[in-house]
Amino acid sequence: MNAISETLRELGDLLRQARLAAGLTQEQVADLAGISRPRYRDIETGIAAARATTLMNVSRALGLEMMLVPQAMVPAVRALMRPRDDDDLPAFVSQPD
Amino acid sequence: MNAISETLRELGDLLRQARLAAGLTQEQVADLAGISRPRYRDIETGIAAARATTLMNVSRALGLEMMLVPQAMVPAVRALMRPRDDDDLPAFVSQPD
DNA sequence: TGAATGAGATATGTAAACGTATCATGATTT
DNA sequence: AAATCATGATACGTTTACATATCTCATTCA
Repeated sequence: MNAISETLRELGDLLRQARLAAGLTQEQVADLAGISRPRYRDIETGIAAARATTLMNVSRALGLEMMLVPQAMVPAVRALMRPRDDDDLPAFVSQPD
Repeated sequence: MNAISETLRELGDLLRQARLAAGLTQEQVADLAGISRPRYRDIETGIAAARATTLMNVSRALGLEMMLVPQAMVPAVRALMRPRDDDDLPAFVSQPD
């Protein structure tokens, strides 16, 4: 009964991508974000949902910023982030439940 | 010893703005997001830090989406959201600690 | 006038996000 | 081969985000 929400897994994957792209270890990110390594690991693997404030700190440590954008502009924002059509870069938007 | 982080207050303010703009009551947003009213109230007043997943659900209930964008593109994204220079609309970016 | 509504607030209990400590494993390096 | 180093994983204790229940206080409205 512990489904490990798909959303959390996606978010974790994004963080991992960003971390590797930044050439940082889990421990370094954890330190920068002010949390423990086991904690960061759980977040990155999608096992646990961080607090909003923790996610902000982690994101910032990875060169990302958490933003709340009107749903209608999500496509435009995404387009902004991948100039050359095909992606793989940041920009996280979770799927509805 | 309960400082009520400035970041949380700002986030709460944004949620309140969005809620009022959407013409919803605290209880309606709480229901849509799947949390209790007292809980949503705490989030909106900045007393408590929601979980990342809760923030996603609340945001979605308000017509917003949580996104993680590269820090370098934050200005561009913000510009996208306020076509007419002066703001007051969504787009949340917290201040560093 | 008084009933309903929206919001602030407090109390108690539970689930889960946190910390610290510790061990295992696979890859790299000396 | 031995020693790092990065990561996965588990255990236990603390803090806090959550639910539910209940009370108050304006405001609105029949």
